[in-house]
Amino acid sequence: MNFRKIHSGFYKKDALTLAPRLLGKVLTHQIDDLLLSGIIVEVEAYGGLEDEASHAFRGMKNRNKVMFEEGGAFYVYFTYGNHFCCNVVTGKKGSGEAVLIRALEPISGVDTMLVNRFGSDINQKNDLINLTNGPGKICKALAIDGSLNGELLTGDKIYISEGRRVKSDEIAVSTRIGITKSIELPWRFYLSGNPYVSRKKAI
DNA sequence: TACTAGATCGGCT
DNA sequence: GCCGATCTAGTAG
Repeated sequence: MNFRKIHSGFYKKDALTLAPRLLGKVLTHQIDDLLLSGIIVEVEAYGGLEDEASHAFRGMKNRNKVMFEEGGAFYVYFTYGNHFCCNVVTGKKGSGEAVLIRALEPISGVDTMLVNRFGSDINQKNDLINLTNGPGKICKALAIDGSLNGELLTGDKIYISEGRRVKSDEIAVSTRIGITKSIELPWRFYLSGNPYVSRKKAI
């Protein structure tokens, strides 16, 4: 596993190009000396002004302004009254593109993640699979909240590193989940067969 | 000022 | 498989 931080130039491509390339990379939230991290196994691309499902579709607002930053920023938003979701902002400044991180395979700080999610580190088999297999779950397990909105992924709080190589035949594609507009776009990417993805079947 | 939908999750049937 | 929790931004009146 390669834990070198990814350089900022990586994030300058458009969301659709970048989304599959984020698979196999490692997302880390560093809290003092504690590292909470996992391999990215599932993502969705959200385009700029032509994608009706994207928060950016109706233009820049106070809530989504981070999406319009230059690629490499971290966009966190609150939804359904109780959940945070986290995104990697991509592309040029003003393009309003991002990649939603939907699932991780936990690799370090697992005990702390279990406490964050379930209130104890009792480690039943089912808990580990259930720990980070959804966007709201990731944020809870990694202690990601609105205070990280706008952080740079090249910084020291929240960052992405190289992780492991992913072969192109490991990557599966499907339509996106949980949206009501532009539902036909095949913009979801995940590692085929990985037990930590949020839903097994392609749609 | 009020209503509603939302990139979700967990519990219940 | 269905439904409620719980809050915020957007839209309508």
